[in-house]
Amino acid sequence: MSNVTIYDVAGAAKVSLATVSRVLNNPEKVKEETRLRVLKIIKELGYRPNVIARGLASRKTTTVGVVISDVTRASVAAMLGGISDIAQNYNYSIKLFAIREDMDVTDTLQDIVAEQVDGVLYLNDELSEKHVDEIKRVFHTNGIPFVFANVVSDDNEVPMVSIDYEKAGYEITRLLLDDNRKDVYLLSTARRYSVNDKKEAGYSRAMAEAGLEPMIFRTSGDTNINRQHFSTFFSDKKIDAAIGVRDSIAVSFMNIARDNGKDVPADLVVAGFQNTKYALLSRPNLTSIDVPVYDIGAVSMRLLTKLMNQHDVDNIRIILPHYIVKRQSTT
Amino acid sequence: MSNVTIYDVAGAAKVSLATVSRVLNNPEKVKEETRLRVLKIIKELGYRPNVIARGLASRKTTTVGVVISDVTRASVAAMLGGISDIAQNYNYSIKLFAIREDMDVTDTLQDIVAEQVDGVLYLNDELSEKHVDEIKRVFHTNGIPFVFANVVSDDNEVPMVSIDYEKAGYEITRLLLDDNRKDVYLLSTARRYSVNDKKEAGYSRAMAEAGLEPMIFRTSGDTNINRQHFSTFFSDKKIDAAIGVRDSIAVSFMNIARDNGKDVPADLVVAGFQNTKYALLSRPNLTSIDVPVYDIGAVSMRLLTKLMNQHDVDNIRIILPHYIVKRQSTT
DNA sequence: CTGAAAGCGCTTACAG
DNA sequence: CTGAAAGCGCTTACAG
Repeated sequence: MSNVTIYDVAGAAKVSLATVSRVLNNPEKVKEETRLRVLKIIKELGYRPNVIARGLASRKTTTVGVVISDVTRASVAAMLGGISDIAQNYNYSIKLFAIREDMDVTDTLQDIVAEQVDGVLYLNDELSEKHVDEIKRVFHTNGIPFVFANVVSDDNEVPMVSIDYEKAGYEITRLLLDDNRKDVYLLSTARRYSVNDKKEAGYSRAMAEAGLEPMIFRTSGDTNINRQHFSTFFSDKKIDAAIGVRDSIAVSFMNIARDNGKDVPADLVVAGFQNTKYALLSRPNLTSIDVPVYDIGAVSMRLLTKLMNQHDVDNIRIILPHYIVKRQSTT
Repeated sequence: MSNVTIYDVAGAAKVSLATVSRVLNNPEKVKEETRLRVLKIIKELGYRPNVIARGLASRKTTTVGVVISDVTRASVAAMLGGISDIAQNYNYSIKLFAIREDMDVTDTLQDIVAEQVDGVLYLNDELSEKHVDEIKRVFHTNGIPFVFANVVSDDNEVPMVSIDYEKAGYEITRLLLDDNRKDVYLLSTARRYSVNDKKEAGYSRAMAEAGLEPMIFRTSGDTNINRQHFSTFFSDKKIDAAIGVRDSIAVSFMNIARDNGKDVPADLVVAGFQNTKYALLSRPNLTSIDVPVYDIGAVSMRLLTKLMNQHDVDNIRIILPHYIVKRQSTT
């Protein structure tokens, strides 16, 4: 246990611990001469302030909580990358809170509060408006700012960073309709995610405008299970276009279509969302909506730092641009 | 700020704060009657102990640090999943430390120490034996146990959870050699990872045994850059088999081979490592070494809890089993 | 510009 | 079985 404390530094520098503390936190309040002396001792002794003690005394932990459901989703991992990079710039640490379905929301939120984080980034998109209200309530009463990252809520009081998923859903559908496709399916997830609801809305709007009936097919996100679900398509259904709410769903569907003798893109065009590695590793390469997930993470972390430092923020609802990357799976 | 403290509980229950503390930490030392009374008040008031204050007083934060380089790597994300699940069972929180190349190792380690974590899981595999020594030194002098997860070090004092990558590299190479392939390439990464060094060693051993010259080709991990690197293969080189140290590399290579008129698996067989989604979404499906990354995360977290609680651990070097999943990319 | 002192919200010997 | 008190390592008014 090599624990150099602030007392050791104060002793060696022949100042009080208050002065050592000031050198670290308000250096401008200390005479240059003493400041330099203290700094020298700090270096010599290899002193690092105990983050926990500081947290208790100052009531600031410089730690943000990041709430996620499933780390293994590529979008979540990418957001974490953006969050982590910006957090490092601002000297914030990251505490991870993984939420399982079987956990009580309020309970979990109270746990996060007890952890004394200075702010929260909420990436867990599996939530209803009721949950949103609960999140607002708990964090508000505890004075903890939070930001939704790639989670959409129509509540204008909720700080949020995302893309316009409704628009994206509309645009990708239009792309296929403009190619004279009529039987356009949307392959969505069985679980309701806030972002997928928006994609579905955009898709439905485009279909309605074209006088077509929306056809939403819900499947598990699991690649292995998809096969059985999807195989029914090619016997029973007329289909000439499909949009997967995730690239992995789209690629998986495309593979099965090809196994069933469909030519992509001649017989069937396919598009996805997220523009992940899957889109590039599939054959044919997948047309996809590029969602800047890294940026969503980075921007939401930056927004959170402003909120934590009480800066008056002009816009707490940030919509990042997206675009369609056209590849060989569409014409 | 709705901050219920231990004083509030003590007051309402008409006991001292010491008793409230005991109810939470050593319930058996409190008479049932008072225990129940205190528990009732705790619930009524919605009291949650301030984790930071507890950390300072007890010198235990019930937090583990997880050191990673790149969260977006599928294996890292999967390990995090395993770590997080087990951490939740044992009531540990997770603090994430992302390491960038430009950061000084010793400095970062000191930062982690200052964060007062009770233990560290080290997933960052980009390290030399010199770094390993430094890690040992810093954590030892501070009494912080640590475990390498999916990072290999030959130092027997270092707690580690991994698979036998050398053996896996050997086996997958043998699989291809036994299929009468002669020109077997290993597609590795430009950056040296400890695990990839082992794969290379196993590959080389199998090649040497067969009287063949090892042919290791180093490429960037970046899917986009691979194309240029790989395209030279089909004009200059004799090749009838390739092993990618990651599935994504193998799939990317396979796609380019097919674009160059190669039939997989007739002309060329391809295999990968990790058995990720890529292996299933590629056409043909990729033969791959299944690495139980989730389990590596879970087991390393469990090992760490034992180390943190000074349990005498029989084996600090755990090798998990792997196996080859044969699919259409090999015969 | 600097120091003495109180306090952050807990835990933990020590008495009784 | 329970309480009074010291202490964990800092920060921050308050004086001077």
